[in-house]
Amino acid sequence: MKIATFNINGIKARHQALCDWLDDAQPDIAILQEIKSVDDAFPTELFEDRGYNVETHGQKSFNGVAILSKLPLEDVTRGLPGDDSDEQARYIEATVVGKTAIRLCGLYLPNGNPVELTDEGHPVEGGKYAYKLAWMERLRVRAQDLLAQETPFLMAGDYNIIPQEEDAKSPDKWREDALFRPESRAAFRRILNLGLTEAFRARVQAPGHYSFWDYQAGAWNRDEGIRIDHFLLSPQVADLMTDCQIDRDLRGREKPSDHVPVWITLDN
DNA sequence: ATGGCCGGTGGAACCGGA
Repeated sequence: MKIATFNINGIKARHQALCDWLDDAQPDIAILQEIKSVDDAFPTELFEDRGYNVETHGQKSFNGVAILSKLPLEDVTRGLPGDDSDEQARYIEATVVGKTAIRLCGLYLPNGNPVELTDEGHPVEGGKYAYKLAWMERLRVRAQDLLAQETPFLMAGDYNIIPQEEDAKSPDKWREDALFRPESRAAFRRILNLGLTEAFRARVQAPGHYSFWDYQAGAWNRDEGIRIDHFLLSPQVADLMTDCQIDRDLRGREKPSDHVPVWITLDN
């Protein structure tokens, strides 16, 4: 079973590139971020024609997540628990049944910039950085609950987190950025430390593997990348993993997203 | 060395991204 995560940066601008990649890479499941579309405007038929079931959680203009799956998607839920006032469409869950039933959690974690801190160094309440950190704590609680239920699960998506120096070409440029600040990385580690496996880093220790290159400043040509798209696996799912790779080449094609797909294979 | 973009909205600039 091949499962991919891909921040497509807008379905209207990317549906052709997305279909080309699906036809080529043939994932069984594609977990998408930044569809930037309401549910009704999502081109579901394009994917149904290719044998996928489609579940979306969209909103106008920004954010939006979706899951495409060649196997049925069961018990779909939308939104990250823990804050009923949060209206941003960044989270979706569904269960897919192979040899093991796996809960798929698709997420688009807030960027968090600009970083605003009080004189004491605390994130300014109501600011984007505080929203990011609070969202990460809600994600940690969700992971904790799924572990307590002993539900096999994976959390895949655009985490907007550079976990380690090895995950950026120029880490010094990111020191003060919400993607790499100590508070952000600590919040990510608190989730990992529940006992989850970060799929790519578990298989590849070398630096220099990225999943995002900015459109600006010739970042792709200079390989000024960062690795911010991740799979976190519960113990049962980690035991099933047979591969994890990044489809780097997509960034060099026509009309690319600024992210590329990351995928795992499971013996499931 | 420096600076360079893109998508969505809505019909021109602006917001948001990372």
